[in-house]
Amino acid sequence: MSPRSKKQFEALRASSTSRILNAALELFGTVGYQATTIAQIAEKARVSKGLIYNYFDSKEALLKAMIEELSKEGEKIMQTVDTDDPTKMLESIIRGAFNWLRNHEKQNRLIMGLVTQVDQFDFVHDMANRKMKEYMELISELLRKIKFPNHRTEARILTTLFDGIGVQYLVLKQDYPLDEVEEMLIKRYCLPKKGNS
Amino acid sequence: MSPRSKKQFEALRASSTSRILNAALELFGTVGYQATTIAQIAEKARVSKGLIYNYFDSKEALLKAMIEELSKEGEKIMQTVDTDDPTKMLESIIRGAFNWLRNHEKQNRLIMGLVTQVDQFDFVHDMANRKMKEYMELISELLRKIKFPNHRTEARILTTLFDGIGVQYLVLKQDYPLDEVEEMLIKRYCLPKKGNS
Amino acid sequence: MSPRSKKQFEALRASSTSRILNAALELFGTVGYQATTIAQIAEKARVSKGLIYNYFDSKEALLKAMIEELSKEGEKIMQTVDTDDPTKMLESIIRGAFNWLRNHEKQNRLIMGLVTQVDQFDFVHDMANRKMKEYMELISELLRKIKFPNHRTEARILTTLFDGIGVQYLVLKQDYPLDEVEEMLIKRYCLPKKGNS
Amino acid sequence: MSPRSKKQFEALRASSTSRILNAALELFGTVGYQATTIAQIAEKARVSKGLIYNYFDSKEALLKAMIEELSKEGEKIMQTVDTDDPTKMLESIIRGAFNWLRNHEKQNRLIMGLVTQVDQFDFVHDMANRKMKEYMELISELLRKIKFPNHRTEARILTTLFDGIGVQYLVLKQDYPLDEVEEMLIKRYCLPKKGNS
DNA sequence: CATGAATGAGTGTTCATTCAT
DNA sequence: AATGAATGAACACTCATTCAT
Repeated sequence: MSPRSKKQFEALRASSTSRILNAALELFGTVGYQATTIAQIAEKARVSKGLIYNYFDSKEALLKAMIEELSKEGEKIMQTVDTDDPTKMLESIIRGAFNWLRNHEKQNRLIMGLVTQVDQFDFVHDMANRKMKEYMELISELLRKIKFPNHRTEARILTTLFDGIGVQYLVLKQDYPLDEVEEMLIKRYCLPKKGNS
Repeated sequence: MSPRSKKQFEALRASSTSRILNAALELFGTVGYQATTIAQIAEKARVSKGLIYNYFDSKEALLKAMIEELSKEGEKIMQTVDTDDPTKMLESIIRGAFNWLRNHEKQNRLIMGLVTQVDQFDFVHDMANRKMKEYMELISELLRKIKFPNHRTEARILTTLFDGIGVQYLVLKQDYPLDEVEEMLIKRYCLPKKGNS
Repeated sequence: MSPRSKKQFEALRASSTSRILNAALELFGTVGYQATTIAQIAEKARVSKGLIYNYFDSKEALLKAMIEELSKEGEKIMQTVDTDDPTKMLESIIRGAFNWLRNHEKQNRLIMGLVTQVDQFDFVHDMANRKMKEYMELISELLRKIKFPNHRTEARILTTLFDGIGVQYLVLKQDYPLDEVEEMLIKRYCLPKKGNS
Repeated sequence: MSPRSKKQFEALRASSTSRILNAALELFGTVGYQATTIAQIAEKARVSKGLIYNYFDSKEALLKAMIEELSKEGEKIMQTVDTDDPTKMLESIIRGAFNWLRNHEKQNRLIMGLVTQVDQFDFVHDMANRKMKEYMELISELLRKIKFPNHRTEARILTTLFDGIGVQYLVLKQDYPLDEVEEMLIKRYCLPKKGNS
C-alpha cells in the first residue's frame, strides 16, 4: 500500500503546495483576493479543489501563508545588504527596494489591495505597519551615520517615496521612469553633496 | 394630475440618493467594494434593498456614480487654487493635497483598493492614471516657472510623494506626521532657497 | 372639489382602462404574461404604476378582465352569423374563424401560452374548454343539417383543424397558406359535393 | 491518483443529471418554465440548488438541454418507421404522432407554452418551425407516392390536424376521443378508397 | 383621479467548504 | 495524497404591490 518513500511523499507535498501558492499568487495579485475563487486556483495549479484543503485550512489561511512567505522573503533580502559602510548599505537598500518593485508586482498589488480593508486582514495591515516602521528606523539611522542633514525628516521622505513609487509604478506601469528615479535617489542620498557642506 | 409636486419628488429622490451614496461610501471605503453587500448599504442608509435599484442599475453602477462624483469634486478643488503667483499656487496645491488626504480617507482607501485589480475597474484605473499625469504636468510647469532646478524630476518626486504619503497615512494613521511633512514640503518647494540662489 | 362632470370622469376612466388593457394585451400577447411586468404595462399605457391598481386589483385580475372581454367579443362575433341557411352559416363560421386568427394574433398567443399551465389559470382553461365544446356542438349540428356524412366526426375534424391552423399560423406566420386553407375548407364543407352523392 | 474510479464519477454524474432533467421536465411541463423555480426543481430532484449549476450553466441552459434531448428523441422515432411501403410508412407516422401525444404530454405543454413567446426562446421556435416543415414535406411526399389526390393540400391538412389534436387533447384531456380520431385518420389516409379508384 | 417613491419577499446564481471514496 | 460531486448559506437583483400626497 505504501510503495512510495517518505521522500517522495514530501516532494509531492512540496510540489503541490508550491503549485497552489504560485497559482494563488498569480490570481490574488491580478484579479484580487476576493474576486479569486478556489476553483480558479485549483484549475491554474492543475490540482483538485479538495487538495487545496489538504494543505490549507481555508482561503484566508492560504492568503496568510502567502503573506508570511512574503514577509520572510523580505527579511532575507534585508539580511543580504552590506552592513559595514553605511553609504554602501543605503545604496544597497535603495536598489533593493527598486528591484523588489520590479520583481514583485503581483505581491505589491495584492498587499495594496488588502491593506485598504479595515478590520479584515489585520495580519496584512500589521505586517505593512511593522515593515514601514522598521524601514524608517533603519534608514533614519543610516542617514544619521552619513551625516545627512535632517536625517529623520529625510528618512520619512525616502520611505514615503518608496511607497509612492510603488503606487505610481502600479498605475502608470511603463510610463513611470523607474530607472531614472532610482538613479536620482542614489545621487541625492548616496553621493557626496557639493553645495551642502 | 400629480399629487406630490415635482419639487417634493425631487427632494425625495435627492435625499434617498445621497443617503445611499453616503452609506455606500462609508462601507466601500472601510470594508471594501467587494466585501460590501447591498443589504449592508440598504441597512446603513435606512432604506430597502429594492430602492437602491430605483436609483442605480447595479452595484457597479453605484460605484461608478461615486467615482464620478469624486472626480468632479477633485476638479472643483483644483479650480479654486490661485492662478496668478506660481509659488502661491504651488503652496495652495500642496496644502490642498494634504487636506484631501485628511478629508477623504474613505475615498482614498476605496480607490487604492480598486486600482490594484486589473481588467475589472478600468474606469477607476483610467481616472487615477489621468489625474496622476495631470498633476505631474501642472506641478512640473509651476516648478519651471519658479525656476526650481530639475523641475521635471522634482515634479516627479513631489507627485510621487503625494501618493506615498497617502499610503503611509492610510496604514500608519496617527503615527504618520502629516502636519510635519506638509510643512517640510512647503518649506522645500515654496520658500526662497538660501543656498540655491 | 368636483368641477368635472360625471361624464368627464367616466371618459377619463374609460380612456385609462382601455389604454391599460391595450398595453397589457400588446405585452402579454408577445412576451407573455409572466414575462411582462406591471412597469412595462404602465410605461406603454403612459400611465403610472399606481393607477393600474386603481382599476385592477392585481396583475392576475388584469389578465382576467382581458380574458373576459375577449370571451364577450367572441360571443358577439358568433351572434352576427346568419342563422337561417345552415350552409351559409357554416361558411360564415369558417370565415369568421380565419378572420379571428388574422386579427387576434396576440390574443391567441396569450391564451395558448396560458392554457398550458395547469392549476394556475383555470379560468382560461375553462373558457377554452367551454368554447371548444360549444364550437363542436354548433358545427356538428350544422353538418347534420346539411346532411354531411359522419357529421360528428367531421365536426371533430373541423374544430380540431381550427386549433391546428392557429398553432401553425402562430409558428410559421407568412409561410402558412392561410387563404388557401380557408378556401379549401369552404370548398370541402360548404359546396355541394360532386362524387359523394 | 483518483479515489473514485472514472466510472463511479460518470455514474454519479449521469444519475444526478437525469434526476435534475426529470424533475425539471415534470415542473416545466405542468406549471410552466417561468413559473418553475430552481428551488422547486432541486427539491423534486432531491438535490441541492447548487448542484444544478454544476451541470447546467443556467435555468435557460437547462431548458435548452431538455429541448435538445427532445429533438433527438423525435428524430430517433422518425428513423424507426418502415421505409419501404409508403402506405405502411404513413400509417406508422400517424400512429407515431398519436403515441407521441399520449406519452409526451408534459413536453408538448412545455413547447406550446414557449413557442408563444416571441424573441425569447428562439431555439424552441426554430425547432418547432423546422419540425413542422419536415413533417409537411415527408407526408406530402408519401401522399404523392400513394397517389392521394391534392397531396400537398392534404398533407397540409394532416399536419395541421396533428397540431390541432395536440391542442385539443391538451385542453380537453379525456374528453377528446384520441383513439377514435386516430382510427379515422388511418382509414381516410391509409386504406384503399372506394370511390377514388 | 393620479403619481412614483418605497417595500420586501422571492429569484437565479455563486462559491467556500465538506466528504465518500 | 487526491478527486470532484455535493452542499447551503449568501449574494445581487427583480417586481408586484402599497401608500403618502
